[in-house]
Amino acid sequence: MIDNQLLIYNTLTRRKELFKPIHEGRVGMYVCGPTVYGDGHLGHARPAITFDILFRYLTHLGYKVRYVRNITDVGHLEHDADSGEDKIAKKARLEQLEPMEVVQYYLNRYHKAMEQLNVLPPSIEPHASGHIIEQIEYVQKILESGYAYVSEGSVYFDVPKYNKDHHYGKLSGRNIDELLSTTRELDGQQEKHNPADFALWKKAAPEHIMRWPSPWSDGFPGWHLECSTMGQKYLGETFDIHGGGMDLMFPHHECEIAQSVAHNGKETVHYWMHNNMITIDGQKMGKSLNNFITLDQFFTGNHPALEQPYSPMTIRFFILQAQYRSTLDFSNAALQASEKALSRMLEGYRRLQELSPSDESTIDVKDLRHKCYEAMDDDLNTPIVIANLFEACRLINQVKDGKAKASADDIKELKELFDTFLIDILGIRTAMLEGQSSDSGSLKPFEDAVDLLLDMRAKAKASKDWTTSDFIRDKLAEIGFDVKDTKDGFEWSLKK
RNA sequence: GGUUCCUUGGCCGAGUGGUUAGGCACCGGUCUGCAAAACCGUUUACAGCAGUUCGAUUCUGCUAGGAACCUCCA
Repeated sequence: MIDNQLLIYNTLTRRKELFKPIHEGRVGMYVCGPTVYGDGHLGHARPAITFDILFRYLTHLGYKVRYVRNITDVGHLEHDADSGEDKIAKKARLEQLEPMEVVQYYLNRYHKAMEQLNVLPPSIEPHASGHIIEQIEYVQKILESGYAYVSEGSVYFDVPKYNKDHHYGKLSGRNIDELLSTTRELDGQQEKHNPADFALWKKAAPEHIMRWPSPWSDGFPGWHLECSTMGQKYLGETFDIHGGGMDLMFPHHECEIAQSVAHNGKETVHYWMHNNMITIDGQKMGKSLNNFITLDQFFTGNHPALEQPYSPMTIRFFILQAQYRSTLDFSNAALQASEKALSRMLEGYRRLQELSPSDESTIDVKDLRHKCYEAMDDDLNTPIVIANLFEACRLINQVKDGKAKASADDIKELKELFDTFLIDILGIRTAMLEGQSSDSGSLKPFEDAVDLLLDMRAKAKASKDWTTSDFIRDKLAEIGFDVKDTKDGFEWSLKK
């Protein structure tokens, strides 16, 4: 049975609320996914990882979770003007490709990056282009409710009318009245009755490639529509959690609320969650400022701003070292600190596996698990979870150095702690586990050969033959191995 | 201009009305033939001003600086 007291910060109320699912034991969550017309950058990793943590934690707690993350492959207008060309189509023409080919190409790359970051695939990953019929039906129903109008083949949501009956802006804390009254005069000649109105269906210009027939025109759906439509289709008229980046709060999520109220007469989402931005030089990393670094560039180090490559796990750990509602500033120094921190953590985890138990115990490990749960329950405070795991590392090192003693129970408890929180919930993939799953079998003879050389060096050391011992160490270093002497022998690894 | 939010030690980043975040760096130590690595220990803080309070980094107000959104954006 699930008896945790998980607190989630709800943007709607601007406070932490006790999480109670609509249906006992089940959670429906929807997260705004990527628009696949370019490579994912560091900013895209944040919601992916944040909600991956939530997905993993809810699952760990015993909930049956349906996690829907959409793929936007149509409908993002380049300009809200009559050119009406969406981003996918534009990129496709530039590259002389079919739009769907562009979508597939970048989607494959996105999936690969997510896999490298150990982000679990969502339960359902619906494409906007695969739900045109549902979106048309959704628009029809809003038209019937009277909160939309047709204008020259396009359909617009009537924000002023909606705002008379409901509060348009409740999520982002906006009061739209002033905006409406001050700007109304200027736009009499446009298709839209009011500049605040947003498109539900957009008539396609003749040269526009991506288009579908509808009762109003050959065209394409407005970009707020897909999330409302697909969220409802797969999670129901009401569901528990809707997540996304803070920059989507207005207008995107505000429009979703308006659409669902116009469509169903009630709000869909119980908990709105928003991750904060990743910044670079104190500013948001994003497309508009063209200051982003793609995930692949991080993994390869192939970008002028990067002093070195950073592994996917370093990126993941870096993101988890900050709480998801704080901004997180990118810098080489910060990433390098995370890289070292992660390797210290993984070293602790490795040592734990070979710890030998004592009859007595001088350490207290019982609190740690409780503290980790408390931290997760406090709006997913992953930095605190990590701090507690580092405390565990300290204890492990003390035991390894013979400065403390751990009982068999202690070691079991510590192993469960790491397996639960580091591996399952934080989703850190260890080199150990990667080795098991990959081609370590074929490397075994080479590993044995290095061990053999180092055994010879150990013999030379024992007979104080420093020339031979240093020769072996230096040559191995030249070839590309890091050799470390330890208390009871040696360790080696490939140089990075 | 409007809305929302932020300002923590050399850096990144938690948190709290009175008691240790954590990581990186620094310094000291242990280990070592030497080196490297590793480990242990330790130091530096809460933008400024005023108020509430026995007591504020934590609450309130003001000032300064910064960010996001208001147009596509994770």
